[in-house]
Order: sequence, then structure tokens, then C-alpha cells
Amino acid sequence: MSRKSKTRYSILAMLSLKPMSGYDMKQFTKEVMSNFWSESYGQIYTNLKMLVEEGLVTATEVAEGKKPYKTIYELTGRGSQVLGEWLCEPVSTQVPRDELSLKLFVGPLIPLEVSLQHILTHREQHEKQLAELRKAIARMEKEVPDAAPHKAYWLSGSRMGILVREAKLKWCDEMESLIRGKINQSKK
Amino acid sequence: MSRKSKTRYSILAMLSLKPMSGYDMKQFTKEVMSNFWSESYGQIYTNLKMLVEEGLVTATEVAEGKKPYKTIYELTGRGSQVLGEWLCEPVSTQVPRDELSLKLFVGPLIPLEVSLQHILTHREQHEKQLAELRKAIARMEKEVPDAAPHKAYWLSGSRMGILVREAKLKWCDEMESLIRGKINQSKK
DNA sequence: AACACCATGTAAGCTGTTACATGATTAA
DNA sequence: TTAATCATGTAACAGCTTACATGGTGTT
Repeated sequence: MSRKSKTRYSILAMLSLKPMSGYDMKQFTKEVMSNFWSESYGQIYTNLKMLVEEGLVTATEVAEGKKPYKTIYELTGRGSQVLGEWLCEPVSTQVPRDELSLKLFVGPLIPLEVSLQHILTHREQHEKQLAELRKAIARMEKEVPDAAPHKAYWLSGSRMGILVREAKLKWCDEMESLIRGKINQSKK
Repeated sequence: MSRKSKTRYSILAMLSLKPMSGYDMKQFTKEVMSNFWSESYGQIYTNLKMLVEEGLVTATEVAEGKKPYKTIYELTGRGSQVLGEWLCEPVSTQVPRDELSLKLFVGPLIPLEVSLQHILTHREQHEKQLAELRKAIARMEKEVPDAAPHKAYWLSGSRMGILVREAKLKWCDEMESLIRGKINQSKK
């Protein structure tokens, strides 16, 4: 049994929402899905090519106004079927690889000030992401009508992002005071 | 600037704690670090070979008792220096890729019962991991003396695992009632 | 004129997993 | 004797990022 690229399915998933170009998809992951997903151009374009060959998506060249051209991809019936099957398969367990945890795991090897800096930087990132998430939610609350079937799902994705980041912020706080305590101790 | 394998550094990090064989390392990631890290034999053995060539670790064949043999690896001075430098570098931001979130993102495409099943399975996994984490912490509390310099760091790693998993459990609960609500609605 | 953004794509190369292969020891 | 665990390793290849390459359009 071969591992299957998740990029394939993320592309199919995006196309299930609306037809898009490769460039659009990259933007979409960055602007809408960045909370839980990302893709690179390399992956997107090579996978699109394969998906067209397999008949799961169609490509149509479109010229709007004076702009040169743009290839818009759309899901085929077969494509949405394949997507549906994948969506129903159980979620595969992911391998955890948390670099910060690893670095702190052997924390005694580095100066307390450096550990502290790692934590503070991390904290800052999470705070920024939290702010962005909250903005995204507010935007969606306004723009998407409550009746839209996908609204609750989109919101819940952001909700997970918020809960997890809040938990990590709390942890950063705990770590900060732990390390500051150690620094004070060593100064005495 | 080439990306550098994190496996390299995870190996150096483990060896900074104590000399180990390749097999030991695999066990160690599974038993002690599984909360935030994992490695495969393929990566471990090939990286060990490179690290020996680069002079960052030494290999010694050891025969204990009647057992065949075992190659124990140890950090060299250069190795611990390289590790130290990496530890002090800022933590690189990780690419988020959460399959469950992706599947729920396009949730309206699949039956509510399937979404619910995904959530429940996920919930179960987190609960199992939480229980294991708590056991690991209890074990460490007993076995490791409070004075040990690494104790606080090890505990804090587990602490993050716990906080994050609790947050996810909370989210699972929210999702469960959301989906059950939808199921009831559709039955009316 | 320069810069940002739109738009597409390829090639190189690193990272990592999976599957396979081997063989010894120990407990049931 | 059968299975589990200890112990090491390789080969194939999947997956992904990065850097490069190209060229148009609109704005300052």
C-alpha cells in the first residue's frame, strides 16, 4: 500500500469549493487555510498535471480582459467521487515533530537566556496568529450568511486553531516564569 | 543554504543525555519523546553513519554477556558543539498540515455520521495519549530526583502535551455537540 | 524606472517512510 | 518450537521545498 500525497486531496478539496487556478490555490491556502494547511507551487502544479491526466480535474484556459491567460481547474464527477472516498477514510495519525519541544528537552545544555528567548519568540508568533485567526472569524461572521452549510465547519476549524494556540500561550507563560525563576536563582 | 535534517540534531540531542545504540534511540523516541518526536530506523542508521564520518559522534562495538554485539554511539566534543549551536538558533516555523481540519473544512461533502466518527476516533486517541502522558509524568516525578537539572524541562515538555491535548479534547466536545445538533435537525 | 503582484512551471535535491533482509536471544 | 524482542542495516521511492526561470500588468 503506497502512501498517497495529501496535496492531491487538498487540491480536490479546494476545487470542491470553487474552480480555481494553481495560483489561486496557493493564495487560498495562505489566506484561508493557513491555520491548518499549506502548499508550495511545486506541489500544486505537478499534482494538477497528474490529476488532469487521471481525469479527476479538467483544465480550461481563460482570458479575462487584457490579462494573458489563466488555467482554471474544475472537479470532474470522478474527482469528486475520489475526494468523497478519501474524506470518509479515517484520519491517518500524524507523526509529531515539534522542534521547540526538542530544543527544550535538552534545555540544560543551553543558557537560560536563550531558552527564554525561544519561548518569547514562540509566544509572539502565537499571539500574532491568534489575532489573525480572530480577524478571519470576524470577517467570516459578517460575510458568510448563517444559512451557508459550510459556515459552521469553517468556523470550527478556526476554533480549533484558537483553542490550541491559547493552550500554547498558557504554556509559554508557565515556561517563562519557570525560566525566569531559574535565572534569578542563579544570580543570587 | 541547505535545509538541515532535524534527525541529525535529534540524534545529537539524545546522545547528549547518554550514549546509545541505534536501536536504543528508536525505543527512546517511542517511550520518552513520543509526545513531540519520532524517528524511523531508516533515518537513524543512515544519519548515524554520516555523523560518524563527520566526526560528531563515535561508534564503539560492545559485547555484553552472550549477546551478539551492539554499537554504542557517543557525542564527541565537536558533536556537542554543533548541537549547542543548533539549540541556540531560533526555532524554525513549522508548516501546519492537519488532516482532520482539512477533512472537516469540506465537511458538508460527507455524511454527518462520518464526520462524527472522525471526531470520536480523534477524541479517543487524544484521551489515550493524555492518559499515557500523565502516567509518564507520575513515573518521572517518582524516579527523577528534584535536583536533577533536566527534570523541569522534561516535565514542561509533557506539560505542553497535556495542555494542547486538553484543548483538542474540548474542541472535540464542541464539534460533537455541533454535529449531533445537525443530525437531530435533519431527522426532524 | 522600479516594484509589487499575477501567473506558470521545472529541476535539484533533501527528508523521510516503508518494505525488505538478516540473524541472535529469550520467554511461553 | 513458536513468537516476541533485540539489533542492524539497505533500497526504493514518495513527498515536499527551494531556487530558478519566464514574462505580463498595474501602480508609484
